[in-house]
Amino acid sequence: MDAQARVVKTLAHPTRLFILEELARGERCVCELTEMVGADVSTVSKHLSLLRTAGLVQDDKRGAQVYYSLRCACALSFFSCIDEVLQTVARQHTEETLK
Amino acid sequence: MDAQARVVKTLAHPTRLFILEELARGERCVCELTEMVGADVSTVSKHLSLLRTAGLVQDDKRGAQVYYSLRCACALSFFSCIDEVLQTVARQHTEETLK
DNA sequence: TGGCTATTTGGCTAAATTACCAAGCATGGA
DNA sequence: TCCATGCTTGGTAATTTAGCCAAATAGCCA
Repeated sequence: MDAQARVVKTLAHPTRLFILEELARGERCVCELTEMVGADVSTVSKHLSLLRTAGLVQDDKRGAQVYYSLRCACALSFFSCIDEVLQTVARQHTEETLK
Repeated sequence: MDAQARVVKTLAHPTRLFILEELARGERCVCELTEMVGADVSTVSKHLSLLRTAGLVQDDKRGAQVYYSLRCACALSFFSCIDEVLQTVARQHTEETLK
């Protein structure tokens, strides 16, 4: 498959977006993320696995815990991109409603 | 679902990314896109429908044809975002191989 | 009107995705 | 060593997505 699409696909899930956003604040271990996400640990672990495979995050095993962190600060510029799209779409929607 | 994730999901398909990239060059009708994509017309039509629903493209019916165009120039900054991620990941991969 | 082209929509199947539970594996402390 | 904790992996069921074919719709022109 297309390399671009593979990256985008990895980002295309609310939980994974949330995790990236959270890791942007600093590293977090799986149990912290699990608590924040509110899903089963195994589910969160699999999301992290996908993000790691895509090269977006990296893990650091320290004792019994595994700390994840962003590997790409650029993953953040992604959010501004998405929001720019969302704002533009919302603006256009408003304009059309006013017509 | 999360609004951000919904947008990203819409972009998370090679054909849809291709279409956006192509529309960035200018408007195209469904049959032109279909020929370029090389899938069934109905398949392409459905991809376009998803992109339209997400507010990323707009359609303009002219005679028997329907011309699609970008609704958001910002959809393009998206590509530079993706590529930035890809390059960073590739670079890191190379560095690790050299270690 | 009839036929042809362009496009969308419905239906169906196959494939991919997601989430949970259970089981397995380390690590660290008692 | 034994047990609890933290995490990952395998299995499975439910849901979503993708693609094609067939059918329906709309515009154009003879």
